[in-house]
Amino acid sequence: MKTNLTLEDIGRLAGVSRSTVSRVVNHSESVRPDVRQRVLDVIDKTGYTPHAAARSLVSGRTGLIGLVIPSRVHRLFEDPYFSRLIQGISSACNRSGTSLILFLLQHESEEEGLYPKVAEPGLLDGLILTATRMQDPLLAKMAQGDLPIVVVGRPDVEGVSYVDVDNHGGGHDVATYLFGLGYRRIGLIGAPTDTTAGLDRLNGFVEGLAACGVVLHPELRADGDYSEMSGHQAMQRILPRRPEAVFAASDIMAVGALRALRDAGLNVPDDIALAGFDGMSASEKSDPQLTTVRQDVYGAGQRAVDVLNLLIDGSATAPVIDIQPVQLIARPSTAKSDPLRHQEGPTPQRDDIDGVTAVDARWGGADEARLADRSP
Amino acid sequence: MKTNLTLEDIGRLAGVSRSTVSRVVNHSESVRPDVRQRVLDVIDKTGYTPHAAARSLVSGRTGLIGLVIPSRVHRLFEDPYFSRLIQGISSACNRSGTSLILFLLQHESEEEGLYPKVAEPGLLDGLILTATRMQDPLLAKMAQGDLPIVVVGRPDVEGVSYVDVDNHGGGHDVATYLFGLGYRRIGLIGAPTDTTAGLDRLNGFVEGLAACGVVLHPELRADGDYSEMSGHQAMQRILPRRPEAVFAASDIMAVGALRALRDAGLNVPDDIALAGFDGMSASEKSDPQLTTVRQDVYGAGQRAVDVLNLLIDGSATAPVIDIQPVQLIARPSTAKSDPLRHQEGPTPQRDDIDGVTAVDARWGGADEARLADRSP
DNA sequence: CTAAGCAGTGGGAGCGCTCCCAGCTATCCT
DNA sequence: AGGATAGCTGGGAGCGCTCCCACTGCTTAG
Repeated sequence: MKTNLTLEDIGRLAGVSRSTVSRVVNHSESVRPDVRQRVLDVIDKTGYTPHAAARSLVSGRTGLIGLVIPSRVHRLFEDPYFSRLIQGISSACNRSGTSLILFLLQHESEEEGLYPKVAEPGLLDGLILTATRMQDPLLAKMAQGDLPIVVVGRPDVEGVSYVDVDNHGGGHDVATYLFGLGYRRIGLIGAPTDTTAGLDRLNGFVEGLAACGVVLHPELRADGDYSEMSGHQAMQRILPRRPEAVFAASDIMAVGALRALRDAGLNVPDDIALAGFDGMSASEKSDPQLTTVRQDVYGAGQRAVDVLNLLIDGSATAPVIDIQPVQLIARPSTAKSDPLRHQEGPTPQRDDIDGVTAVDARWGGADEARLADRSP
Repeated sequence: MKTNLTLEDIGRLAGVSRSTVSRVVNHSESVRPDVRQRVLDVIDKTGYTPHAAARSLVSGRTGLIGLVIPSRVHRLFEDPYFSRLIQGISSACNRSGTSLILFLLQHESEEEGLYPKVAEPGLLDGLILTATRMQDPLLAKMAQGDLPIVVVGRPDVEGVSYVDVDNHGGGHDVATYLFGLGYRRIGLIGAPTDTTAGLDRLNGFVEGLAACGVVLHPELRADGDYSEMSGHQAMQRILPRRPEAVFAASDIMAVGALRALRDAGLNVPDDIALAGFDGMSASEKSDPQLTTVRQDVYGAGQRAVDVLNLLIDGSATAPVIDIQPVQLIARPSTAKSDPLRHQEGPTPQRDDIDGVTAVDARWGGADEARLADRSP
């Protein structure tokens, strides 16, 4: 741990030149085995590590990637979503030998200072953006810079690389599934349609119903804002229209909806069926457990890093689009008359991180082609 | 957004030299106002930003600080503790113009690769370590390197800078408070004593009782491991000894203990009083709400960065120790006969981040000096 | 037996910046 | 008026590294 050694120092100690040491450090081939060993010994003995800044200055690479989490979501940080996402990203970084710079913004005011930082040449090799809004100014600026970027969640502009989960397919699946269970008056508690995820889930759901010959009646639809309370309110608005089943486009909203149903003295699933979306633990802890669409957030984080690395080293160009499959998890909240329904055993806490152990949903009338697309 | 400009380029465009541009960029004084303006115009027009790696190479500063979260806590990541801590750290980084590199380890195997990364010269200006264990090998290595480090939570070695909350004082307060309410047979569900926090809470509690002339009977003590289940079990072990009040050294364990009491058909606080530690939302959501000791995790994160910055720029040396006060929050779980007890109104979700709105606990027989120490 | 090839090695150049010192001009004092 | 002083400015040096090219001493082919 002595104060900083340089290549030249190591060379002197090993009786070779700077260049040879560099070749050894960078695993270049043309070094005689005995010389290589002598150099390695010295490196080992001295604990030499190349100087990161000097290396980046000439190589143009820093091994650093940025992750931006805008202020808008800081209240949601305790939401498992971002924890999982960061874990996935982090694991992929560790695997690929890069380090992660976290830009966590907590006030609008901090967003101003962000662009100069992330655009600073010689700092980042690439950037991951999350929770971009429609017309995101940062995204717009970054998109025409020459720093590789990957967005988590479909952005509203073309030409940008992104990873996403198949929200559209998930919505489609829920529609088909509920229809297959025999429900016909099917309602929707939609996610905000100024997010692409909300839009995609909506469209998938509507198209799924349409494929079954069902139309989503406007009076059976109310939108929420992802909060539990909004789900509660939306359900209250829909309830007088007597839906047989309702799809809430997020688990948290589904939990709110569930509460509204309980308040109204209705039994789930006997009086009304309810499905959510996300596969968050909330859907498992609720009573009854919620049918939901599981998205692999951890995996999405990993894929974001993988895609970014491809862009950085040039083995892929500009818009790479990676859509991860989702998986419908059938649970008691929609169990009414499903002869094939599965009762999940005690699910290990975190099975959804390292592998998928949940049972597949099966239903009659499914669109087999779409389903195949989305199964791992 | 053109491809990278250099100081020299800007100088040429503004009709001055590299050096003058550098002086303008670094806010050095001796530049004639008109020249400065001309340079600023060019910088503005071209969108020039200095090259980070080049700058660090010569200045020896990168503006990057690292945060290590070891694998042992990765299951706890969804625990509000780390979210809050990261938020606090992040906010202080934004404030001080530094960026945060997050080293989030998820498997033991990833820990090996960590040291070379964090010790790499020319990468980090300083490092924050969290959740160090006793005899932490990384801490030991880092402590004798020359990279400034700050540990969050008291480490088990001397000479290292750290920030912590006053666990000792908090334990002391709880003891004094319970005694002041008239309880005499007071039990403890301890945190693991191989963590300094557990140890400090224990010692503070024991000393607090001693100051009231009470001894903690061994049969009234059982230790847990911070998990809810361990709190449940510990309470079951203590219960036959008929304590009048129990202090659980973490809110999560207190929740487990609460469940054990409910299972036993006992009422809290009428049959037995219960207090926790942490001030996590769990203590607020439980029924009855738990008396607890609130620690300002967000603030601790900020202080860690502040201390680290002092160490980095040399305005403080080696072991800086910063202990944040804690605050006893009286709630119904210990309310039995307290004439002064406070019923908290509906607490805003996150008041504990930006300011402290909670009421102070008051009790008879308090050690006034210690109390004063710990009040904001 | 000479020309060509080649693995292995050393050193120059230069990445973009900051620091330092020398040089220049304009101003001040005696 | 002449020299000293201060205020600005320009360019050299060098941070530690990688890249490239030139050089050495061999082996191989013609």
